Amino acid sequence: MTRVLCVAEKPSIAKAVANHLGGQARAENVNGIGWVKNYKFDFRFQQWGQCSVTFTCVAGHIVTHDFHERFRKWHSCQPAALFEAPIQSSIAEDKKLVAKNIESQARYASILFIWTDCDREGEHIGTEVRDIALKVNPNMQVYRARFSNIERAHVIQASQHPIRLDEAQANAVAARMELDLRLGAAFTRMQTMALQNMIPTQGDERGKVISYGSCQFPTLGFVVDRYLRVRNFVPEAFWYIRVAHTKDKIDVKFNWRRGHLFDRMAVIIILEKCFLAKTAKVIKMAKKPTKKWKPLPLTTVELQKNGSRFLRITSQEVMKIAEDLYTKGWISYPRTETDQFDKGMDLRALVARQTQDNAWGQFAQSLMDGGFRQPRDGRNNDKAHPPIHPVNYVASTQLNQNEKRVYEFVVRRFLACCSEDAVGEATDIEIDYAAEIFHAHGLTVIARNYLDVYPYDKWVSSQELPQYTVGEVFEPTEANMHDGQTSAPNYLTEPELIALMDANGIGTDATMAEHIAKVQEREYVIARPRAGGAVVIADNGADRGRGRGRGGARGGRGGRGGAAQNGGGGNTGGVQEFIPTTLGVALIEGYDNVGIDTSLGKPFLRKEMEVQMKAICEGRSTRHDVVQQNLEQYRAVFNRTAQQINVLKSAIRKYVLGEANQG
DNA sequence: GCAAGGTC
Repeated sequence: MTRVLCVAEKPSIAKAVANHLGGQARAENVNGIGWVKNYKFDFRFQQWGQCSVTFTCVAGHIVTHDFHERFRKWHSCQPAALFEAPIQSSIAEDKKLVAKNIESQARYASILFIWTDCDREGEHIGTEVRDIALKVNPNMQVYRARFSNIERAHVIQASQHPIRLDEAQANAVAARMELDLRLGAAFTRMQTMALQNMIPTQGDERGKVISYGSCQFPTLGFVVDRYLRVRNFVPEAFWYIRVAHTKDKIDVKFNWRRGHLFDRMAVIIILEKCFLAKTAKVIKMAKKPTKKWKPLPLTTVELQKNGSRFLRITSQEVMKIAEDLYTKGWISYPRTETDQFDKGMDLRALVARQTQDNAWGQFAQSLMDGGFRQPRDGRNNDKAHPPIHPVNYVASTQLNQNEKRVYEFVVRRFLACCSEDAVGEATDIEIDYAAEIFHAHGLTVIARNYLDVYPYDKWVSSQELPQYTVGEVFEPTEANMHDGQTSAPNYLTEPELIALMDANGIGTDATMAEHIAKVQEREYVIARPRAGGAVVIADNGADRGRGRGRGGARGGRGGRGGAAQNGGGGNTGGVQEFIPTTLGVALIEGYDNVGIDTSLGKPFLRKEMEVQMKAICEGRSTRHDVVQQNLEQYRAVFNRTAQQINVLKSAIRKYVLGEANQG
């Protein structure tokens, strides 16, 4: 009988697919690795006939890359040599047994059928598996499965229609790997060696690494950018008119269509005009049905943002918890970009499992009793995983505090998706008062629907508005000028940072949290609870001993930074915000000042690399060309920086050593 | 002592 070796990217896929194809497949243990099983069963493939199948897995990438021995020590060469130093690949230390399992299974099989995820990284992992297998058994035929979820029918369809590995996608990943390694190592060594001794250390602590990474720096850049906008903010005074009218004992406030003006005199003149007109006329009175849309199916990025925002759990922690919940079988795979549920999925069955819960069971039951609606479709589909959803019910007593909250969020989000939009009625009134338009807006919530199970969204009725008729003329009870001033933005929060990274293609859903942790570990950024209400501007983030001794680390110009008046205030309790350290600001400003069109702190370069990877995938470019072209571009930045290292050093002096305004 | 990407 023909022997087929199937290899998935992770244990969960191997198990699920093996059970679909082989019924209750026999699971053999693999020596030394508890989490890898070799599933053995017989299966009839259309294309190969009756086969004896072994279904196993790896765990992500198996091969690791590093410079040749000769270049590995920091002082073994000039950092610039890393742009072309030979790179060696080898089986990662912690993957030796996984590779060995592939080798021993490959010896006996004539067909290798690869079941890694259908994304770029998965394609590359597939080539790693192939190379290992072909080394021990060069005669194997190699195929790959095209699948986008692990539903039974879909998986069986994929098993009968094998395709080939996509070399182009694997090459795109190989290009990224090489560039990240060369650039990361070259800039990290160069920066660290040039600047490390300028950074004061605590006691006899060893100097820290000042790393560069194609994701770390743009992440830091976002934090610095916001920080500088807050610091350099100058409040501007503005004036506006507010009109009020009491009708049916209801005090209606009308807002000025112009919002506000920065010219006080102009506002006074307009107000005078209003006084002269005496009366206002209703020009619009409209009541119309309105909706608040239920949320989209949950992606990783959304989970991380909401974790920070509503659960006050950092993105890294949320991912750790979600992975635990996944491993234990309570929720689906937590790393996904997909916000569309496959039409064939039995969502009702998943809802039914939640009916037993004390808190949301009743709501789930109402969905079962006819309230169920198909979720909305978002715009993303990674073709590898469904949106995050609860798979099985688990009682809260089985979970620890944070697990409970994350599970609850996933469940409530899912139930909300399967529910109905909230329905309300909006009232809009517009009046003409001396040719100026003022308006009042009201909302009445009629049916809360999904909101009942999803307390993270807020939508509440406003004060009820009285009935007006178009053409009605009245004398306002009040028309006054008010003043205010523009307020500074707040420092960046984690959900905002994740949104920026997502929008700019910095990192992947699985790694964004790591980059955020990394820039903190490097002491480029610190996280701290937001001060309640007003924005604190005068305080500098880097107050952990660094350079404090030399008169504080004030950067910018004299701005006393009077805290913004009436700043958004509101819901700030317990929010973490990110502030760059003096070192973080110095690095970004230093590279900005090196004066090359492409600063390392901007997201532009990484975005460009993403575009080029797509070009490789689509055959418009090659791995070789992309690598060479990028190396050339970065080498220019590198040389310029090395030449002008004093620019970087003076930024460090200015911020870290607190020598601002002293030269 | 360097990166980012998989996943356990």
